Amino acid sequence: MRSRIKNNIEQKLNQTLTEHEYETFQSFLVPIKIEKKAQLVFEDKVCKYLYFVEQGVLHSYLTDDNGENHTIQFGFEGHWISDLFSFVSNTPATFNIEALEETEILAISKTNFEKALQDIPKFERFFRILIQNAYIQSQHRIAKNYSDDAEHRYLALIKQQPDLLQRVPQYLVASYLGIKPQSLSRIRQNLSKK
Amino acid sequence: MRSRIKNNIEQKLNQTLTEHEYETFQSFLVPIKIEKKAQLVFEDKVCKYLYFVEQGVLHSYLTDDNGENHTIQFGFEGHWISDLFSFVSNTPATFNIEALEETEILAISKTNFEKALQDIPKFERFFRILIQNAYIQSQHRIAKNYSDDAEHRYLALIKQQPDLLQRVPQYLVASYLGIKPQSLSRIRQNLSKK
DNA sequence: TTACTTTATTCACATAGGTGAACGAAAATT
DNA sequence: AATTTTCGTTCACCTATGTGAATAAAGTAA
Repeated sequence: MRSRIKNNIEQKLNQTLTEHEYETFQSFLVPIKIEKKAQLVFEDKVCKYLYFVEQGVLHSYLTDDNGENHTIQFGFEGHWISDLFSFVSNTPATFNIEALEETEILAISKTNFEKALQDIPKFERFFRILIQNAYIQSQHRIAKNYSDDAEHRYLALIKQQPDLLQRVPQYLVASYLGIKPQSLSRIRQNLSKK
Repeated sequence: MRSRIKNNIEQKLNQTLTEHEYETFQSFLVPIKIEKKAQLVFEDKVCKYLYFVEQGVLHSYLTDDNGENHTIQFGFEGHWISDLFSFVSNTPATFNIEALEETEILAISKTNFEKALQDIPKFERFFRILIQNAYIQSQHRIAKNYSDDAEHRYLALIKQQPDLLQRVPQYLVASYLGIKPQSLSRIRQNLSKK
C-alpha cells in the first residue's frame, strides 16, 4: 500500500501520473520504518533525504542555546518533512526530526531527487507546488504569530486539527504555539471556565 | 537597465539564459514606476501579479482586527514580492503591499507567468528555487522568533542588513520584529547604555 | 521661514506569558 | 503489580513587552 504518495503527487499536479512515471519515481524511494522516539535527522549532521510520511507522525524541532526545544513542524501521514536548507545546500542541519509514534516513511536521497527532476518533467512542477504551499502556510503562521495571542492561536489550531492533542503530547503543542507547557495549561484552564 | 532581473534568474539557476529565453521572458514583464506610499496590492482584492523590485523598497503587511499593521516582508531591489496565496489561488489578498520610496518594479501577470513556465523550461526550475529559498528563510524566521527575544532579533537583523534603518522607518522595523515602536525604542536605549 | 504632520523617545503602569517548584496522574519499564 | 519516568496542572512570583500619554525631533508642505 504505497499509493498515498501517488495521490499526494497527483493531487498537487492536478493530473494523473502514467504507470511509467510512477514506477520510475517509486524506484527512487526507500521505505523506512522507525520506532517511536527514533531520530531521523540530527542537528549538525547533513540531512540527506526528503521524507514523505506514509503512516505515523514526526516532528521537526530546534534546540536553542538554553537547551529548550521548539517545534517547527509536525509531519503527519500524507506530508513531507525534512531540513530543506541542509538538504539543498549540503550543510549541517539546524533542526532535528524525530518520530512521535512508530512511523513508516519513504525517503528520497538528493541524488535520486535530482534524477527525478530530470527524468520526470512533471516532477519539477510537483515540487514547486509542494514548496509553494509550504511557503504560503509558513507566511500565514508568521502573520498569525504577530497578530494573535497564544489563546487564539491554540483555538485556531485545534479547530483546524481537532485530533492533534490525541496524537501528540500537549507540551509539543505548546512548543509549536511558541509558549511553555505551563502556559498552555493555564490557557486551557481559563477556557474551561468560560 | 533591466539586467538586474537577468542576474537574479541566472544566479538562482546557476546557469546563463540564452538571448532567446531572456527576450521571451522580458516580453512577459510590465515595468511599473510608483511613488512613495503608493499601494500595489490591496487586502481583499485579488493580487494579480508577481513583482520584482528593480529599484526602491516595498513592504507587505497585514492589518489585524485591532487595526494594527504587521510587516511580513520588505522587498528591496533584487527581490520578489507578492501575496503568493492570492496570486496562485485567485482569492482576495490578506496582505497589502506598498512602496516605501519611489520604486521601479517589473510585474508579471498570472497568464504570463504560466506562459513563462510552459515556454521556457528552465523557468519552472527557477521559480522552484526562488520559492524554496523564500520558504527556507521563512522557516528560519519562525525558529528565531521562538528562540530569541526581541533584542537579539533586532541585533541579528541590523547585523545582517546594516542599512535597514537608513532605508525604512523604525516603526516598520519594530513591526517586522513583532514588537511595538516604543519597545524597539526601549531596546535601543538599553543597548546604548551597554 | 512657519506651520503641520509624521516619527521617535520616555515614562508610569498593565498584562501575557515565563519560571521554578510541588504534586498527582498517566504511561512506560521491570 | 510494583517502580520509575514522563506528562499535565496549579501556584506564587518574575520579566519582557504592551499601553497610553506627553513631548521632542525630524520631515514635509505652504
